[in-house]
Parts: sequence; structure tokens; C-alpha cells
Amino acid sequence: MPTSHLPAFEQIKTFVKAQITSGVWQSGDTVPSESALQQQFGVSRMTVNRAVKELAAEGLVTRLRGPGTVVAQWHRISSMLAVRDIHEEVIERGHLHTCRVLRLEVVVADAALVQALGVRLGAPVFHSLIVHMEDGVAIQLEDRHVNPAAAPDYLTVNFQTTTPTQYLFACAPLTEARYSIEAALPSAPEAKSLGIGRSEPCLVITRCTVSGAHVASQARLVYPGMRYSLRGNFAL
Amino acid sequence: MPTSHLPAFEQIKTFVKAQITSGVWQSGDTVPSESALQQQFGVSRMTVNRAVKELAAEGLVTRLRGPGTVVAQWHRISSMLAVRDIHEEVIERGHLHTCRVLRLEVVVADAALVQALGVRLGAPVFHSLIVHMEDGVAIQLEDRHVNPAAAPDYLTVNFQTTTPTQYLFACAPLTEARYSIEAALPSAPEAKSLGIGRSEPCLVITRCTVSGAHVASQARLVYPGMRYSLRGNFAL
DNA sequence: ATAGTGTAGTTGTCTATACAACTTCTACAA
DNA sequence: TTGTAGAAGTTGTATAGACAACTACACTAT
Repeated sequence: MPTSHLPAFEQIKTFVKAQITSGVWQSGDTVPSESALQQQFGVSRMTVNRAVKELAAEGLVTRLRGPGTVVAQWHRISSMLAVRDIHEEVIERGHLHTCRVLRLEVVVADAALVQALGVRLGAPVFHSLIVHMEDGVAIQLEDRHVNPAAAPDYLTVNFQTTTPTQYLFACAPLTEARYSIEAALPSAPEAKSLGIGRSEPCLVITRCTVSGAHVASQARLVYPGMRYSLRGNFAL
Repeated sequence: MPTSHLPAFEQIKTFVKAQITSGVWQSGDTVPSESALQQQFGVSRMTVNRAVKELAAEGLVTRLRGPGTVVAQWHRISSMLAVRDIHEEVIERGHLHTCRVLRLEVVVADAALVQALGVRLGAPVFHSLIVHMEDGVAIQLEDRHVNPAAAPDYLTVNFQTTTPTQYLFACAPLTEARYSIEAALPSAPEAKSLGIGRSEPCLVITRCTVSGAHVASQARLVYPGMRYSLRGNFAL
């Protein structure tokens, strides 16, 4: 990478992003002030300002006069589909979030997992299957496979108090994500876990998150179609 | 609106947006150069630069050294879900796009349309029902209601050569959009039109577009779940 | 007629400075 | 102890100027 040929403001952005994605600066941590970065990089404050302002526009940091710049809580994927925690989402609606852990185990990587996670065939992979409920009604089935290299202690987490999304955010900072949204019918066990009929259509979000060099996890999120919809708004 | 109290760069952004949303500047038109806007608003070039640069980041205009700034082709809704034309989308994949117009008529506004389009009960509303095909296979059913105030000549358009999205973009520039994505089973006529079974789940995108003071149209887009998925990517 | 050259116009980046607006913390006074 | 005032630190906005990189177009030399 010819970073030295990149514009100064890009180099500063790259530096800050690297600190965040490597986990050196975590959610809520304060980012050095503009004058500090100015001295560190030997550029004018306007150049630092542009770099940090653009990072704020991308949602990686939040800025306030006085308190300064802090690493943002959630890294948004576009303005519509944020990688956010179902727990937070339910709480935000003023409802009660509970969950039932159906499976928490080690499985052996098959061809599909080799493809998705980049592990070797037959290597151990963590697997969790959790039903999330809003006021007692099942709204999401979370079927997740986790790369042990990214979260070695995944199986010891108490998922009654911490959601997988929360835990993975903390120990494997997000650097990249791919997702697809489709409509599908639930399988028999999925329908049973969600308490719906096999003919009820579901929104299925498949999400693959990358943290540094590893594919951290692959999640298949099944939402009952009658109880959930993705909404968005756009203006100007 | 206390526009005079807003920062100068915001006023310039508002001005440019207004020219675009009002249709004075259309897709492909060139935007005045930075020096021209600088003289017009009596500010420094850096201020104009910031305003136009942010509009470019939002996807409303594209900028190039030499050719200058032009109004962008498509107004993106977030980075994932663009309001774009199904025709362009199919062509981009290198396939053949055809369509069948099932209905093109005037209907009388019922309560739901009053709510959605902001017209009076019993007022005339244009309605089109079109099946879009990719290489002969139905991939989208477009059920659209159009506000006559926004597109008075909607019924005279030849939808074999122009898609509703294309036409509406031209005569009613987009200023706002709301959408939701859900999973649902098709109704009997919908299944028949798409050539799928009634038990095959579909992705349903409901989109409401606003142009200036009018709600221009409401579209219900039904995609067969087995033939279509929304995909997205996010990095850094 | 064609190929090459140069010039004008455009955006991209960067500097050094200035003031405004806001927050937090400290110091002082009641 | 409480309240107020102020100082310090932070980001937000704006200016005037400079040079670089790139494009389009007209002009020139072959």
C-alpha cells in the first residue's frame, strides 16, 4: 500500500479506523483531539478536521463540542440496516427482551462452514441457537456459527445476560460485513422454535461479519413475517 | 425556516437540493462550478467546496476534475436500497428485460389510498399493474398507485418502452421516500401473475415516494423469494 | 487531414488563521 | 455546602490563498 502517496486526510482516517478495528480504541473511548492529531501528523488542523468529520459522517465516531470525539457505539451498515443488537432494539421499543438458549456447542466444520468462515474441513466451530422474545413472543431465531480464532471463549458466555452480538462486538471489532435478505419458509424445527406454522413466510437475514483477518461469525436470523418488517426512510 | 441563521454551506446545499428536487436541474445536467457558486453566494471557495463535496458524498451529484459537477443519475436510499429502475437492474446483469402490462386504469380512492397518497376520498387515482421479467421469467410484480397531481399524463405512457420508475423520475423528482420490507405469501392473483405457487414466500417492498408537496406514488413490489434476494456489503 | 501541443477551466488537497459555540472543570465567594 | 464565575479545552464554521491533477478544446505543425 503506498500510504505515503495518499492524501494526508486519508492517512489520518486510515490510522483512526485501524485503531478502532484493531480494538485499541473501543466503543465509548475518546479519540485524540484535533490539536493532538495535528501535532502527531504534522498537518494543519483543517486537514485533521476533515478526516475526523468524514469519519463522523460515516458513523464510526460521534463528535460534540466540549466532550470531544468518541468511538461510536454501533457501526452502522448503511443508514437502513444497522448491525445492532436485538436486545437494544427491543428495549428501545419499551418492551421486555428474554431469550432461550437451545444449543451451545462445538460442531465440526462441514463444507459450507469452510466456505463461510475460512476454517479447515473438520476444524472445531462454535455453534449457538437462540430464540429471542419480545414480551414473551418469539421474534427472532438466531442460528450462529462462530470462528474460535475470533472468540475463543464464546462457549463460556452466559447468553441470558449478554447477547452474542454484544459479546462479539466486544472481543472481535467489526471491520466488514456481508448480508442478504430473502423470503423463505421456515424449516420444521425453526417453525417449532418460533411457535409458528411451517407455511408462514419469514424474513431471513444472513450475515457474515469479518474482524481483522478472520471471518468472525456467520449468523442466520429468521424473523416471522407477520411479526417483523424492516423499515426505512429517506429524505432529500 | 430561519435559513439566514443556518451556516453558509448549509444554505448552499439547500439551494442545490431545491434546484434538483424541483426539477430545474435534472439528471445529467451540470451544476454551476465552484467559482460560479462562490460569486453567487459571496463566500469563499472552500465553503462552496464543502457544500458540494457533501452533496457528492450523499450521492446527489457526481464530481470530476475537468468535466465538473453533474446531477447524479439515481438518488440512493442509503447505500443498500437504491430507488432504481428494475429495467436498469436487469440490463446491468446482462439479461433481457421485458414486461406485461396487466392493468392501466383510473380507480377511485378508497380509505387506504386517501391515507397513502393524501388525496380526497373518491378522487381519481391512476393504477398500473405490471409484471417484469428477466429473460422471460417473472421476477417482480409492480402494483402502483399514482397521484394524478404529480403525473397527470401517467395513463398515456407506453410502459413497453418506459418503466413507471423512469417516467416518474422524469416528471416528479424524488424528494423523500419511505419503504418497508417484509415477507408474505402472495395472493391468488399475484401468484398467478408471477407464475408461482401460493405457498411460495415473497419479499414485499412497499414504497411511498414524495415529490415536493405531493405524495407521488405508492408501489407494492412483490418478488418471488426463490428468485430474488437483497444483498449488501459493508466495509470499514 | 492528422497528430501533437498548449491553454483555460474544473475539482482535489492543504495551509495558517480567526472567531464562535459549547462543555467541563476549577476556583472563588456566599 | 452551595452557587457562580471564569478559564481551558473542544469542535464548528469560515476566509484567502496556493498548488496539483485532470479534462476538454482550440490551435499548431506535420
